[in-house]
Amino acid sequence: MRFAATLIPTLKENPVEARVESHRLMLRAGLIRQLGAGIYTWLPMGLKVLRKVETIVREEMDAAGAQEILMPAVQPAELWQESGRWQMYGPELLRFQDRGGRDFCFGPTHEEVVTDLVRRELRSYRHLPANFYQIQTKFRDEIRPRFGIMRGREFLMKDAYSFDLDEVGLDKSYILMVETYNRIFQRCGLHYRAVEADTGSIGGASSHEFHVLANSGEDVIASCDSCGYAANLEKAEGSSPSAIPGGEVGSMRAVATPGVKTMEEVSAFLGYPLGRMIKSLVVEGEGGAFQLLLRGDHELNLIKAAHAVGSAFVQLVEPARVQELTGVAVGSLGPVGAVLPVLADHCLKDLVGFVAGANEDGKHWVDVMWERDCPKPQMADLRNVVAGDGCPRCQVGSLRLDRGIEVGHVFKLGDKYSKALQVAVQDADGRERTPVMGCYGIGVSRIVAAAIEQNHDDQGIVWPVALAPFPVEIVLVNPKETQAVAVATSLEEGLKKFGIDVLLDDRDERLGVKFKDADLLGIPWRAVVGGRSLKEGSVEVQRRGKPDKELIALDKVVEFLSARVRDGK
RNA sequence: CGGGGUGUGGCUCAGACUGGUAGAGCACUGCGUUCGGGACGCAGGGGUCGGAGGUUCAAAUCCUCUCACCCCGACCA
Repeated sequence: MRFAATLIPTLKENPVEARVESHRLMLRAGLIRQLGAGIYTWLPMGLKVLRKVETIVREEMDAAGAQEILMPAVQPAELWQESGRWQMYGPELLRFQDRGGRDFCFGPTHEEVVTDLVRRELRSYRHLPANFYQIQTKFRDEIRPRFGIMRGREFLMKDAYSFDLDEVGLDKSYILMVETYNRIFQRCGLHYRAVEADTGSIGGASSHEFHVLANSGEDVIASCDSCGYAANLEKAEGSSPSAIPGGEVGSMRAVATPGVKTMEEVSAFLGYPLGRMIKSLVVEGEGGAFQLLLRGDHELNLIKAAHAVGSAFVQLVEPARVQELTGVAVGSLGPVGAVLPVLADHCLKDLVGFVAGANEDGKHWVDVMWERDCPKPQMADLRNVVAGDGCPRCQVGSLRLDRGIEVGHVFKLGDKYSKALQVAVQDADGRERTPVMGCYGIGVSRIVAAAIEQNHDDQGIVWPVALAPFPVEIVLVNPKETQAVAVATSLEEGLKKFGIDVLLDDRDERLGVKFKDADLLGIPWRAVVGGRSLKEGSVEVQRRGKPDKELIALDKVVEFLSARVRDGK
């Protein structure tokens, strides 16, 4: 492909709106352009990368025996009413009407459509197991699209849905998909981790997320340094010693703490470590309001809190509402004389002589003990794990925390949709059975952003070879030098014979400009043709991201580059 | 959804408070010089000042409405 004849609108200046590297670089390297909030056009270079990801995903899905189909993006409301999600889904679902006033939505996901397909077409257990997938544009009307492609509203996704006669079959399908996902992300050349995840409102037995590790990731994942345990922070469990070693604990007494509110302030004011303080948070769900107790240095996990109080979800309540519910201002709540039902995090089980709010403004209790001073509340897992917590699986290792970008999610749906849409197939004994489903998503467009997030330097993108728009870029020093043009063209032709696609920068620009753009674009191998190296009968070759340049004799360049590209390094 | 902010040439922004008929840098076009890490000079082209309405002799500027986009928050008591 010729640079001069291609739309690669690189930007010298940094776009103001871009807050993360991948967004900045995708705009600067001319991969994408924004059309509206969370909506982007893919330009030639960006689309090349997107197609690379797609191809890898498609090849691995096909290899796993999944069947590619393409379902409609626009879906009738009736199906969603049948599954109950027309009511459940909320404003993220983009809804509209056709000219006849019939309700439709733009599909954010396709459980309903695929399940409808299966109930119409599959009658016998002989048709199972089956796994249908598509690579398609989805739309989710996100509360707040951000970070460019990373959290857009319109995005490209691969979604697959498996159907099995029973749980045993589902387990097999699920494991096959996990293996397939591992192959996909390995082939993409990404550092990633598969983690256990919360199944969310959909429920179901198990769920794994695949995260590309990057500091800018929106998710936090915990992993054990000794065994293979890894989990999303939403789900991760960990143990922390609950008893704080210390001397004698005196009797409970009140201390005036005027104007001292936050845990840090109280800790500094009283000279007690955060680990010996208890904070009280009030949450409310469909089951009512609860007062939750956590150690001063721990964070509440709302998902765990919801599980603990038996609600589908809970919210942290506003300070004004806390006052209304308890008669106490936030910052002064405590377990002694609490009015709401109280739940405490496991870490507080053996804590002695702690500090807690006195349910009275400007006053805290010091040296509180369970049973002696107030009843010991019911214990539950309520907090986010912290780095260094003990591993819940092997009991030996400790947990570390990393940030990740969720690029894949697999989970077992069970019969939620197959039941709601009344799918039935006959088993070998002629009985009607409801198939069990699994669903498996990959954020194809998000992988592009995640790959950049993980592979860049201060000059631009450094593509993994597998995802690069081109494996090789030829920089023509001067398009007016006829000999150089001839060499560049024959190099391009030579590489083409090895199936290597080349970007040839034939623009009439100063060399510096081409170098800067080449760095920005991040194409793995750069060959400089012309100028002083050509005078010596060679081509200067450099690996993007590496400082050293190599002079390769003219007749060896094709061989040299094709070998490197084939290695994929 | 709550809060904050911004819409002026393709991009980054000035001009607005104090109304007087639109500007800079980059980009683009032409010519010349330059030519292995985002060159320089000269000459050019390009703007319904987001939109609608209002005030005024006069509106990018003041007022009202509206649209779009961006940022922060929604997790600490």
